Amino acid sequence: MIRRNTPTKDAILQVLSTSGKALSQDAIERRVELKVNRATIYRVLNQFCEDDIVHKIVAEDGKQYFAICRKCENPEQVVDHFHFRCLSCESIECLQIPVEYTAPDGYAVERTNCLLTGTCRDCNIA
Amino acid sequence: MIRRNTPTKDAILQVLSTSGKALSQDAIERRVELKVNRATIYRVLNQFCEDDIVHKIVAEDGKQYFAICRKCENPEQVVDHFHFRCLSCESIECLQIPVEYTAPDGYAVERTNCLLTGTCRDCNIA
DNA sequence: ATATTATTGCGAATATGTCGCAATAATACA
DNA sequence: TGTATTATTGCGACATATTCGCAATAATAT
Repeated sequence: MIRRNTPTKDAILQVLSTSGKALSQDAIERRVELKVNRATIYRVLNQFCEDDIVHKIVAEDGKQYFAICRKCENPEQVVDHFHFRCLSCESIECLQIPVEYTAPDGYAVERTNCLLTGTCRDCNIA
Repeated sequence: MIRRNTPTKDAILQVLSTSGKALSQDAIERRVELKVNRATIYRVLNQFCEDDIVHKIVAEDGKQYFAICRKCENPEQVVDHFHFRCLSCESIECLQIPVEYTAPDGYAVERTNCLLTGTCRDCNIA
């Protein structure tokens, strides 16, 4: 499937890029300048995931969040990292903290989804 | 709110206890001997969470899973732990691997939701 | 035995995410 | 530059997970 450049894709990427955090579909829909359909946003985001442009994490609210991250930008940094979800400002950000563990014998780990929840620095200062 | 003992609660706890793994609402509904309403199962499970009888984790499928765990049984062991979700046998289990990290300055962590996904030992042998 | 109120079942409501289909638009190529 | 191909989009509908209100039932204490 050959990709095509569209204003919609640009706009969504723009939102993710300037936000610097992980955003959910509805957050993206609210921030994007164009009016983009819900299903389209999901399709674009899932495509970005396939192409390793963004990565997806699922929070304890059961929702999907999407973020551009260093991991995606430079593929050498393949280490999985923790994410932080702030209960006060509702943001989710990528932390530069690698996820470290030793899987039990016989267990094969394919991917991780690791989330710390609490209040972030900005919210604790205020 | 004073708690009352009911057959429903006993049965649900029984299922979680004998399974030894984290189960979703529908998995519990299928395994429980009594016929219990969906909403009731959620209410009971959420109450168990409040009372620290079980703990909840959210998987990348966005669903909630509930498990009795050592952490709940002996409160001294307050360390958060990783969970493992097997894509082959669809189970989620508590691993005895503590979640270790150093939160960035100013960040307050309240709870964690850490999941490793892959294939478990039983499934890798088969 | 009875009053109090926690618990349950039922139906409906909400929310998230996906899918099929038809219309539109991006790209390649003559 | 015009045209064919097909990726993309919007729309509506669908599936699923979870919650909520309300009335009926049942667990506990007196």
